[in-house]
Amino acid sequence: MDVTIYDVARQAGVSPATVSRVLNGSGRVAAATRRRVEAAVAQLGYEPNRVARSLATSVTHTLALLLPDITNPFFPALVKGVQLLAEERRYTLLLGHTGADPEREEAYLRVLRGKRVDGVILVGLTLDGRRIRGALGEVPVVVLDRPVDLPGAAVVRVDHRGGAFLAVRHLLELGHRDIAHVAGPRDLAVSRERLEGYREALAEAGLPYRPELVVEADFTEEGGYAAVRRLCAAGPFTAVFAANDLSAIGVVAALRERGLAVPDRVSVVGFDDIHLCAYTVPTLTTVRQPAYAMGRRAAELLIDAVQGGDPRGVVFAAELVVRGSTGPPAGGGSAG
Amino acid sequence: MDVTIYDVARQAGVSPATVSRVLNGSGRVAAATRRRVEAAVAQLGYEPNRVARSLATSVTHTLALLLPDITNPFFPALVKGVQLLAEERRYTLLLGHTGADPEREEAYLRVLRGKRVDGVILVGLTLDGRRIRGALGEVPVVVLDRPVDLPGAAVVRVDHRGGAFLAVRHLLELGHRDIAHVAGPRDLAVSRERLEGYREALAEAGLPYRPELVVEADFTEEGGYAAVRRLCAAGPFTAVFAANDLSAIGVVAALRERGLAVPDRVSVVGFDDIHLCAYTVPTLTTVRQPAYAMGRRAAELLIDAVQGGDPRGVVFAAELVVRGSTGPPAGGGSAG
DNA sequence: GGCGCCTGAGAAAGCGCTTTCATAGAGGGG
DNA sequence: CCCCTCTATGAAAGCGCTTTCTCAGGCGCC
Repeated sequence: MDVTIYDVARQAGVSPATVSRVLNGSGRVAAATRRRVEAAVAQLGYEPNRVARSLATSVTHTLALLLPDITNPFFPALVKGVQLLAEERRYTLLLGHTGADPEREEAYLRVLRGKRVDGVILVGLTLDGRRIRGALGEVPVVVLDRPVDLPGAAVVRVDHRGGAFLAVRHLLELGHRDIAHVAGPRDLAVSRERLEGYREALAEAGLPYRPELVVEADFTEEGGYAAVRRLCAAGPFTAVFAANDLSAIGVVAALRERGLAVPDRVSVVGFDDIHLCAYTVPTLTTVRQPAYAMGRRAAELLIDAVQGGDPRGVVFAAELVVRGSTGPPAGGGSAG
Repeated sequence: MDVTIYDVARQAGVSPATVSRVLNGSGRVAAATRRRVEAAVAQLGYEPNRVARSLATSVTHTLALLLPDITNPFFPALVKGVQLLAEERRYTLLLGHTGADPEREEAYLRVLRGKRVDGVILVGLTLDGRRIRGALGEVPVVVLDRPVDLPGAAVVRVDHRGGAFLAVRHLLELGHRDIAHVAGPRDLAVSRERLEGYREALAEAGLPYRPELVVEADFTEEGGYAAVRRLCAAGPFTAVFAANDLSAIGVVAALRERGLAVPDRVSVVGFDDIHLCAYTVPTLTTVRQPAYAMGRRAAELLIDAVQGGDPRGVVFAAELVVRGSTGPPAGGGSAG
């Protein structure tokens, strides 16, 4: 059916072993022989069967990336980073949606082990380390943004606490004192870390932590939108630090509907720096996570691990990006 | 190293053939034997090596999706659609970035053929049919949004012409007469089709086509932003139909900077209905492409083709979504 | 001129499955 | 009671590569 290494060998008048050597640059082959083989390959349009090669070498040159949901706008840049680095190193990338569902995660990991992928990047996993290893066996793993209890896995993370600290300190420096926080889901480590940064900045400024100004949302616009209602009921505030850009956008929309202009009446800061922050009105002040760079780095670490290295984890700094949604508090009354 | 089918066979006291039959539900196996095998599988934590299976069956249960750039906000929903359907049908998805570069496209296709993927979904390809087939051999293909000269490939497309027609007719119905168009790259079919819809709507309304009101951009915010300058130099207009949402957002930003309020002074319509259209200010009137549904459908057609069917193409209708960026033309002067 | 060594290339096994073919044994019918 | 027909299972080949082992021949050296 397809042309095989035997066809090429026959055409070139050599053995399959020699064709293999030419193809892989392994072993020594006389120049004339090499040319004959290359001619045969070209003439037959031969493309080696990598499944067979993988079976023989037990290397698939395939990496996998598992994430909850690619429509979360933080992920595409990350995926691109992983993908491009993988491609540069001649790896191919499998993509999987887990929907943050532990059963699906586990099922996926089993499939990946079965497919003998060389390594896996895990983002937003909910599974614990024991079950991951149980499903995945020895396959090298890089984990994003989760201090997972996975022996041997390198972790790539962002300093969420530090980023949140920067955001809130920015608001404090503008003169805000009543700063609310629209948090992420309590059970995610990143939510907790950002909340921590918020508290730390308040503490550093000598301000008390006021739990009524912290409401939990779910990282969506709808969540941010809904959070504003609860916040307005809770008490006056002149600024909001939202745990991510999507909810910040929801917050801005809700404030606007209530006649609370941003940033004139209320300042808003987000987190992530998704692409569209620069194009909303007002443009959104936020904390940038270097998603693309993180993706590249994760892929790099993974390939290191695949090739026998023992890579250390990396922590990326988050960076404050000041745009149009923050300003000094209004002289007059505040919201709520 | 890893546990193989031989280990399972030994443990269960049967032959590998029987284990294979149990695993695949092929052939007849006595109930008692089946139970013994299943117990052995569970006890050893056996996960079949799918590379070996693929070599034996020449089926990999892997699909590939090639697209120019996943950070284009239109794509994530599409990817998700493909991915989820693939998963439901027990296929795994390979993702590739082509960057709209024909060389990379061709290289990728070769790799995919080598990896013996069962089928490929091609989005935004620049290669012609002959080279695609040359690189990919007989592998089944579904093409998105491009009437490609690829015999045997099913095509999933959106009625761009019809969608653009709806957008412009909406503007006409509001009373606009001077309607500009920020087009996409001339060499892409979708750009041309949307331009066509624009012209048709004008023609239907008995309005002349005025080339000076059509400027080419590149589907980015920056492109839309820059287009406004050229448009303002070209002549007065009270509405802009942008070829996609990203450029529409750039257009809105540029208009705002020139003091041309949207929609009070100028109305703007986009195309795609990316997620954030509902959260910009003003919210963006646009033409929705059902990206998720298209992804699912493409995957469905591909799997049909893989399993021996001969699927027909599908055309999705585009739908006008009226939001806040369009309104009747201002009584007074227009922009430009 | 003979010997050892090095280079280039082939033979064959093995990677972990599937699947065809063959066969032992269990029933059933005459 | 024998033969035939199924049913359940095993043996072995084959999928298309890689890689080890082996060997033929050419060369340099003494």
